[in-house]
Amino acid sequence: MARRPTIKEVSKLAGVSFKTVSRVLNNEKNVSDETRRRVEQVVAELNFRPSLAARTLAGRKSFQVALLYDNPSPYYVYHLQAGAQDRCHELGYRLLIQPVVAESADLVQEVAALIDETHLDGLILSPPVTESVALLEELDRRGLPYVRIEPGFRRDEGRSTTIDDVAAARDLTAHLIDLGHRAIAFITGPETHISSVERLEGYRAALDAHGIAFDPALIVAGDYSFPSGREAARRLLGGAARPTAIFAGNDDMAAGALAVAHELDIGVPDELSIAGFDDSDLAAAVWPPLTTVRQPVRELAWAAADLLLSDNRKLDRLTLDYDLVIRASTGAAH
Amino acid sequence: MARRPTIKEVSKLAGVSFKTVSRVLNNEKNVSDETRRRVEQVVAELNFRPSLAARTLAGRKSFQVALLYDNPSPYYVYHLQAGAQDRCHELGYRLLIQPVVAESADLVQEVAALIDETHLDGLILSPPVTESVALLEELDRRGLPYVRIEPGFRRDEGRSTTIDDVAAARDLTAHLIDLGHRAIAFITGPETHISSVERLEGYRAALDAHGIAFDPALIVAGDYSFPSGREAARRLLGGAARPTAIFAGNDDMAAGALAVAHELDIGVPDELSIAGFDDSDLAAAVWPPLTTVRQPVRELAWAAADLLLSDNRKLDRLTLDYDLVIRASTGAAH
DNA sequence: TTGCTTGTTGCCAACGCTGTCACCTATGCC
DNA sequence: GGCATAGGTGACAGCGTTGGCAACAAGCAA
Repeated sequence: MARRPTIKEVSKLAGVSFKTVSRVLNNEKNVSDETRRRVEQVVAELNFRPSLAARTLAGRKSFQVALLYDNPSPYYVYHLQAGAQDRCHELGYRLLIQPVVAESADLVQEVAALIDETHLDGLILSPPVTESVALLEELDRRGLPYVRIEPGFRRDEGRSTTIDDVAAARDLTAHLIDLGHRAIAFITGPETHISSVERLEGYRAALDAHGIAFDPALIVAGDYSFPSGREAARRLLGGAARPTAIFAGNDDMAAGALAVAHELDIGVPDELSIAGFDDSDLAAAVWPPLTTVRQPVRELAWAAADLLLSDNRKLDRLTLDYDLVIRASTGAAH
Repeated sequence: MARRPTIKEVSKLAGVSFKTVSRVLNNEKNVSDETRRRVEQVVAELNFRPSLAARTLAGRKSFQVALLYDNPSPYYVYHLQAGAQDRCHELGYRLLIQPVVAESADLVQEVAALIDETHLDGLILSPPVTESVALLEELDRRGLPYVRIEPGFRRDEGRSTTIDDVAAARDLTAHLIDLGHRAIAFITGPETHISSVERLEGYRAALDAHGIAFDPALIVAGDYSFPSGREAARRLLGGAARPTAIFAGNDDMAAGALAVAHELDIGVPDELSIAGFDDSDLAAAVWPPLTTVRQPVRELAWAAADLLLSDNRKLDRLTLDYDLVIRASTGAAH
């Protein structure tokens, strides 16, 4: 089993000191073009890759950042990872993907262990990990840089990437109103998710703007899961005074509502319009496909990694655009 | 910004040499109970975590393994990661999650770079990365241990975890036959995925066992994606001689077929039964919910990590059980 | 010519651990 | 009592890099 080459072997073949090879690898200045060329050639020939462990130990950077998440949605997590990974890779960093339990009492301990073990250079926090005061304080205490994705509080502090959930929910609700709907129900997510609170806020704002009275009876609590959407819809559709449209706080719950409509043989969108939020894989795969809001999850994560790592320190907070995705689950009210 | 404590600080406080602390941390023998206790107490007090970089550099282990994947299904990847992560964490290893491009000419180069940089102790390969001969050869050449999840070839070599796709597809097909179906269509996945080939094989085996002639006209090619399922179903359901059941090679394509049935106003399961494979999140969220086969993705990954890392060297190959999940999308033929 | 600056390179310590070996003590046996 | 044996511990080198600094050459101003 051939041992991996080290920087010293490279330096021997290139006829320079191993420190000079280090300079070339780190793109430092004060290396003559001729020397640089020669070293780079040997590096390519030997297929040499510097040991991250040694660089971490000797230097003050580890070239590693972590993405923390605690989210049950495969769709969301997949795209989060993909976006962050892409940008980290481009910038020469390794991304450590770390599931955690945001509610756990050991959260800070766990993350501290991760940081100490791996000498992390920074972190990307996704909701609901973004909401842990204790964690943020620990990171601040250590002076470790981090970027939050869609943070729910302290939004004007620190670095973050986000979309305007209020405006998005407002736009989607307005779409329903434009279709003639007046009795529009709303299924909320868990209160701990700021996104849920904001989407409800956007919903109310649209009603207000169109002079439609807010009816608390049309608001039902869910928890972003498919079964909770089903239950909420049963409650909404079981009585006599049915809404003509249901806006669910995310796609999973919208799919649950859709299933109930099928069960009760209520035509969608003819008798009932249903809309979701997120534009997850689910949204296009159910029947009829869901009208929803596309959240640029991948882009949010990409931008978060970019804010964390690129030197481009122009701004700290970035708001990305969302898209209304109108599909067949919403139609004119009768 | 407080510096992290090092092993030397621990040893000073515990009144022993730092080598003894190292022994305690690594659970070596030849440490008296009294000494061990004292050291452990100081470790807990200081909240000391040894530097992975230093351990990697000095020792012959890095306590890091990688999970390689190249799969577009968020559901699959999510559970793969979760299972492997759980077992690695339990065994004190860090799991590096690494998306790759299985078809890329640079695959071997990329993985080699990963290995050299991080001093990996082993790898877990998921399909279709399992099928790269060049990669397997490189790993063998380096003598690096690896475990494959659901490998498609060289199945009797090396370590792997798998389920019996043939038997699962046979069982599901038999279920349809038991319901009275005779004209059962099958939508395949891409040929490069061995799972697709095997599922088709199981389908044929069930037909044979029940004396039903195989009809090539009922086999349509898909690629495991939702749109490909939709197209395949359009072809199957557009003509006069409709099948009474469709068995799709995975849930995404089954959802596509279901959408077409809705479009064409074909009742499911009254006029048409539809079955999928995987029991992904999708399966329960569409209407009617899909009859399918539950693949224990999470358990497959957990077991792969276990085979790779635990000393328990009893066996190299492990076959896990699947479950038939009968839901409302299949019913009696008329 | 001299002295100073700037660019290029090399030398060596240090990073925080593990591996190896030597040493010391207690124990058991003849 | 002497000697081997095993358990417990410490000293020290070394892992493969980066950081800091010294050394040297070349160019330029005085």
